[in-house]
Amino acid sequence: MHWADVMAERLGRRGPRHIVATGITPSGEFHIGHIREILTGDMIVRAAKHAGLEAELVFVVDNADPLRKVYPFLDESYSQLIGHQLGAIPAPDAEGKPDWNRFEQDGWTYGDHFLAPFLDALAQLGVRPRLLPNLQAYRSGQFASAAKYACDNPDEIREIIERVSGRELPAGWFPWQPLDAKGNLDGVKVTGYDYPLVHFVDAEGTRGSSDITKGDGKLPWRLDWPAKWGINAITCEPFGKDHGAAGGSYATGKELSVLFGHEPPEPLTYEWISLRGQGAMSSSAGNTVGPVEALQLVPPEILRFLVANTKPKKAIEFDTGMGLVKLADEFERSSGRDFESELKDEGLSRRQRVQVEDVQAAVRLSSVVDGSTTHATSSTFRHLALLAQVKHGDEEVLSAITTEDGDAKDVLLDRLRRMRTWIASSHFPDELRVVLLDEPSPDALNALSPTQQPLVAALKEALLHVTWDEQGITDAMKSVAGLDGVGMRDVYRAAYASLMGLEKGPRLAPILANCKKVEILGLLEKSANHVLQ
RNA sequence: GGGCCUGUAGCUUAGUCAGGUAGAGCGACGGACUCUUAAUCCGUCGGUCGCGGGUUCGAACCCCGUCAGGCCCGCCA
Repeated sequence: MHWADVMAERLGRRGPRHIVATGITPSGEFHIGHIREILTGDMIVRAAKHAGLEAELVFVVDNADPLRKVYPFLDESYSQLIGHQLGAIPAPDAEGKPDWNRFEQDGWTYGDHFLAPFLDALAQLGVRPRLLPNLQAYRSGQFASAAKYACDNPDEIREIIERVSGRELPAGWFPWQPLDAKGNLDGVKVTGYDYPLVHFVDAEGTRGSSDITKGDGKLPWRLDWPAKWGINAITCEPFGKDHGAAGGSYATGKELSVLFGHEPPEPLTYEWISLRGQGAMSSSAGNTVGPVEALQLVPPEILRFLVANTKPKKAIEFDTGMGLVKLADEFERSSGRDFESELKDEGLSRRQRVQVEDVQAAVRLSSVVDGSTTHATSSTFRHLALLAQVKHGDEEVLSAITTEDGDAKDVLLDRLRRMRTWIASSHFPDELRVVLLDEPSPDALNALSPTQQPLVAALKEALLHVTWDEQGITDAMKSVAGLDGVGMRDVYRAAYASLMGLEKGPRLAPILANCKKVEILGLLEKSANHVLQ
């Protein structure tokens, strides 16, 4: 059974109505790693609906979290805002400086700045979660009850965290982090509690009080999370493997949640997505691929397929080169399969059956619109990559792909558009680039058989007088093959060796038709001379 | 130090919860399309299931140990 269906089944045992939560801190640019969090949640929701349950996806925006440090993409002036909440400070402008104007006039915050493009990407992926900005939840007093329980019973809370995580909390630890008069969470020491006020001394020694019912502060992360489960009636939440480890925040949250009066959500831990050859993604190292960037290269269904077709506990290596071609082609093949008739085969072993069912589920979860079927185009990604380089306009590419299915045209055009972006980018693999040689390649020519070598000169002769278009070039090739028992195979071997330095390659005629006749003939001539020596 | 996850064909992996002759896809190789060959179709090859023990009639799967990689037990997600 597909992992999403397994979760749905588990949820079904728990009850008929579900809220699946995801959450991310908008501290910097979002990357495709974050996509896994949201898509995992989205797929659970879909599977739950498919199983006849009521389900909704929510996205907690953790904009009550403080700015941790001045990231490389920020101006040094952000140092005065460290410790301030992401939903309460200005967004960086083009130079990385705090944009105070926009902050004061439109209330445009740091969190909004990074969230907006991510939401666009999600919309393209067909995911529209209900947003739950955390800072606003604090300010409107939603955390009051959980915060009161925690502040009333700090020893009980402390005991749970220390026992479950196996760590010792510092002497002055208190289950509420007050905000000082300037809006800073760092360096504030709690000195007393008198509901609803938590008294404190800030880093500069100034005294003050924080009202826990008004969001003049926040719960520490380990309490903040389980409190949110209760407030929003969360029944299921996927989270990264960091939270999932024993002693981690889910383990403590599970117990705290019960104290706050809510049954902890059904967990699902997932692995990270890393970039191929570059290890884990990190904004500070600059080795990220953003969801927006990824979607410029590849259609949303394929990104969904990547997540849907990999079990959550498997690490994903995102590869923007050949790996992307393989992924896309696998999706194409899979979505073109007739699963129903495959499953009718009585001869399938249990394992084979499960395999077919899982791919079927993955394909279903990959469609951007739930319930719609994704059209398989009759062309693989690899083939399209070729056509896009060789043909000129969109129409020319389309006419090279024979499609009987009328409405697949939009799909193809959309794919072509992304393909062109990909080809123009540095991600496009050299292996797929169509490159004609400037000078003959001795190695490739020497590798030709004695029958094939003379064909280089013969090709040159044949091409000399033809009309320089696809038909003419193809005819010339055939005429060479017609000579004493030489097959088309040999002709093309000779052509690829002399023109591209390869043993085999893409369709030659369209490529040559787009090149200058003189240059091609020149290259063939030089190659022929090399062969003679 | 304590704990969790991962390790199966050249590559990506299914199967581990409920033990019953190891399943796919890609690649490679071979063939067919009388034809462009990175297009399409068919076929073949390829696995001591990280390693060592144990339980069992039977172990990829359960138990113990061990190796390798990642993560948590500070902050933060």
